Amino acid sequence: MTDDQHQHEENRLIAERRDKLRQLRAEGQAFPNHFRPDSLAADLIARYGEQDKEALEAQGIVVAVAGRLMLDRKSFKVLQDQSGRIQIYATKDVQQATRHWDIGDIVGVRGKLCKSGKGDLYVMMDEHILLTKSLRPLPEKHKGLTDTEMRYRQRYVDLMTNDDTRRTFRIRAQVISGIRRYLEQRGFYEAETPMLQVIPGGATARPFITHHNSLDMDMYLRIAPELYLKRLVVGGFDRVFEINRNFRNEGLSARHNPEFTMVEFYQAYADYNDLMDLTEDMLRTLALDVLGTTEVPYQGEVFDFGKPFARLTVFDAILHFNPQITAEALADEAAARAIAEELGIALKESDGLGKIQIEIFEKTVEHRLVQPTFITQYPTEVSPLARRNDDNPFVTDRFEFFVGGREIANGFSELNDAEDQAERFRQQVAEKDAGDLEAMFYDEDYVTALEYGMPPTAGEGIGIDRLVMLFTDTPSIRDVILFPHMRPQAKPGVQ
RNA sequence: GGGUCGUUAGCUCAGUGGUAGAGCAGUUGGCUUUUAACCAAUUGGUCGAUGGUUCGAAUCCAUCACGACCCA
Repeated sequence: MTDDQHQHEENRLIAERRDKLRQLRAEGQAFPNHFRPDSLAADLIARYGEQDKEALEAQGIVVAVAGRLMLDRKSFKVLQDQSGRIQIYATKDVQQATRHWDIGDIVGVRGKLCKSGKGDLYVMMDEHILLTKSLRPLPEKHKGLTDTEMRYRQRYVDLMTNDDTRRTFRIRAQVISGIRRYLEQRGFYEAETPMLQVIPGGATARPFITHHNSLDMDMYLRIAPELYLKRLVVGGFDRVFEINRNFRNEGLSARHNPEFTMVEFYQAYADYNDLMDLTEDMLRTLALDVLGTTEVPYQGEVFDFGKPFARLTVFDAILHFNPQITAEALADEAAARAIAEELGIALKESDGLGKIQIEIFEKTVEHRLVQPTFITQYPTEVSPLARRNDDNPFVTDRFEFFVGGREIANGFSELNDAEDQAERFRQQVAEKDAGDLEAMFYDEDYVTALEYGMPPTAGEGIGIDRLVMLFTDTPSIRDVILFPHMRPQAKPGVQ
């Protein structure tokens, strides 16, 4: 589009700013990049905010700050940098010299630190420079940008306007670095395994399909790194982890984004009990490090990460929350099927007792697991990569971790019996052939790897997005993903 | 996929059948140590889109798009 067309279509607020930019271009470099701030707003306020006015001003401290102009009271203006906000003061002459500044512009100022009559710190503008002209007006100054759709689609505007949004993503960064630090301190190495896979494995989910041109073959975006990380354990990395994205071709909702972040970690010579202990300690440590407390407020409740987490089996959990169900009925396939159907659960003919129990569990128990809880002993039928329990081969040595009614983590003692694994893959393929789009593929090379021998190992995945939702008290996964996927916006007049 | 609600100025929102409004932002002027600064004047609209009902539609009806919440 030409400038003329732009001018024609843009609103007058943008046109006014564009005129000012045109003037700046005419006067010289409109986008200077030689100004170097030496201070951050929050640091200055922390360091000098409490000092006595006369004492502070007597010291003659000169600082340089840079950031976005957020408020303009003519004499007093407010500048926002990565750390926070600080006031800058313009004398009449400086006001005149900065008349071309608009709210939203990126500016740099240098001057003496002073304190106003009301006790607020400010920089007395001595030098000042407009670094970047903002062509678009900022949202309303009190309420900011509240339209959820706009906040997700134009996250940059959300970030510059809303403190809560900046806080959420700071916490997200702290959670990820906290997990990385925790694992590294315990001898785990970080690995990067393929995002593009020929056989998408490690989870039951529908994958995204893409295409490799020079190989002329379809490939899949990974649904989990699991099978590759365990190949690394076979190779001798006894403790290994990966923090990265997984892709699952499911719907968009407040709980699901097609790409989401998981940490998966594997520890040789450990079992699922060891990982439950590790998980409990890791989450407690994270809560303390990031939030400064083990009592995490969430949507009107408080989750207590300080107390030992409850642990109970799938079977016992179903009985506990469904007093009308007897142990005998739950252990009998025909009786359990009748219970499930009464609950309105749609079962397939091929579903066995294990699958039926899990459906009952998901329908009647999951959402009630509010305080931190480990659920253990998942049926082998729904756990194709987990080690069977020594006493009861119907179930596996697996756990899931719940808080706030949501699954946060999934871990188990790994199946390292290559022959059992081959049989489980064959079962998955049979289910896929029967029409289950989420069933697993047979991964021959993974079986080969197991045939070389994998040490007894336990592994776990933790959903970072859901964890960050907890820690930031946000109800939608879209609040913790910087750029959540949205349907493309309709073009006006097009149907 | 189903239900409910929403979409009006750059932003935040009123307006429920009869001349499209307010606050903030913007513009002009005043004030000049303010704190959602203040005072005066003032600009700004394809009322999500397309049809329909009506003398007349932002408002009623239908369809569609996007979003939020709930359910599956």
